[in-house]
Amino acid sequence: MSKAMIAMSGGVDSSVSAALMLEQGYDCMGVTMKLYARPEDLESESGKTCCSLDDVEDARAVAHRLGMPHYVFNFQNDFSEQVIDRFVEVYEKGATPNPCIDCNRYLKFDRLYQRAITLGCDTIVTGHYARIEQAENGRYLLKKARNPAKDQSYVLYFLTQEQLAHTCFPLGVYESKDEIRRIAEKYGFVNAHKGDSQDICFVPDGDYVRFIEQYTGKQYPCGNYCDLQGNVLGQHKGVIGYTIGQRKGLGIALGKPMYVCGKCVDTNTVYLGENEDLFSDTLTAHHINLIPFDRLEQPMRLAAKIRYNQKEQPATVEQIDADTLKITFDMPQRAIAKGQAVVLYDGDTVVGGGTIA
RNA sequence: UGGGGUAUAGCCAAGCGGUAAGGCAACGGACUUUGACUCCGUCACUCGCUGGUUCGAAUCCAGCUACUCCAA
Repeated sequence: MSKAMIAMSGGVDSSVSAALMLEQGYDCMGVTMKLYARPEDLESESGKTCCSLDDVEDARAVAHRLGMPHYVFNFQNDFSEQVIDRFVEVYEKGATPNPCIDCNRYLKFDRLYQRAITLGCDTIVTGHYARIEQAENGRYLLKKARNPAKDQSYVLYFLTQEQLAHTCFPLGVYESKDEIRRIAEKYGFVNAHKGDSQDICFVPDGDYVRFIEQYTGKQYPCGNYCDLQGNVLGQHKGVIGYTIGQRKGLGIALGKPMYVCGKCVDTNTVYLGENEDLFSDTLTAHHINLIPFDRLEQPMRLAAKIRYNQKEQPATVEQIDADTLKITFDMPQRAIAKGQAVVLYDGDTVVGGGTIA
């Protein structure tokens, strides 16, 4: 019998995933990663994030109800180094990080995966909405979830053949979230009606600037807002607090909506422009991963997403060198942000992706 | 201390005797397993101050104050 490790966040999705794996006859073990400490854990505040104490309790309750063992792994150090430090570093470099992808890449599908192997598990299971299939040539393919509204293949583009071969996403074939909740109800899970997670889990109030300042103990100095011609327009409150395409929070009234069009860390300048100034039809990506093949031998027509919540956009993709992709969109894209992930699709299949340079 | 102009919410700004448009910013919410974007909602019992005319004034008159322009 195959042995599966279920990554249980305490939410409905991973709980139902556990139930489904048991139904399929796997020998299951539930695991909750303790990723960071929150002051609220000392009180009994119910947040909308994963990994708080309440969430650990929910996961434990579900595992108990399913009659499967449940363990808590303390990955706080790994999470700090692999996710939070990267998050801070990318903002300090003037780019825009995606910590959820790093958490998947370095924690769930690396650190946790290693642990699973050590414990004799051959499959790691998460509540992600995506599918894994094996092609005729033997390669494993990552595909979109059947439920387009919940598809999370974007945050999984980095998965290697080895990881895909040992991963299972039981929710990927379900058409709607309601079905998942019904399964949770059927099993009587305490979290059957728990809200979906949102925002950066380690920044529950959404104020990531304050988080970074507290985490690093640094104060990020004020600097100039400039227009695209270099004329000074006003003062910003620290360059890490702005990201390409941002409108809200600029605190400066110029009579028309203005957006962050660029940042320069060296001169501590934030460049402001109008919406039309944000469009570009090309980008390059590094730190790439390709799934159906090892290398893109010639330019390929694909669809690309430059952010999680975006419909794929038709583009031509070309591999420049071992770790670089060049992507040219048919239509200019708004606010392409350094540090975000670009993910490539061929229909429902994830071809790969990389980090936008 | 001669003459002119302007004073409306955090910023810009309509209004021209009938009971305060709009934009930007801000705040709140929706959306969302990243940052953003977007959408919805809120935001001057009051118009530099003091008097006066009028049934009624931000709108007319007078004085004061501030800022500003042109002359010296």
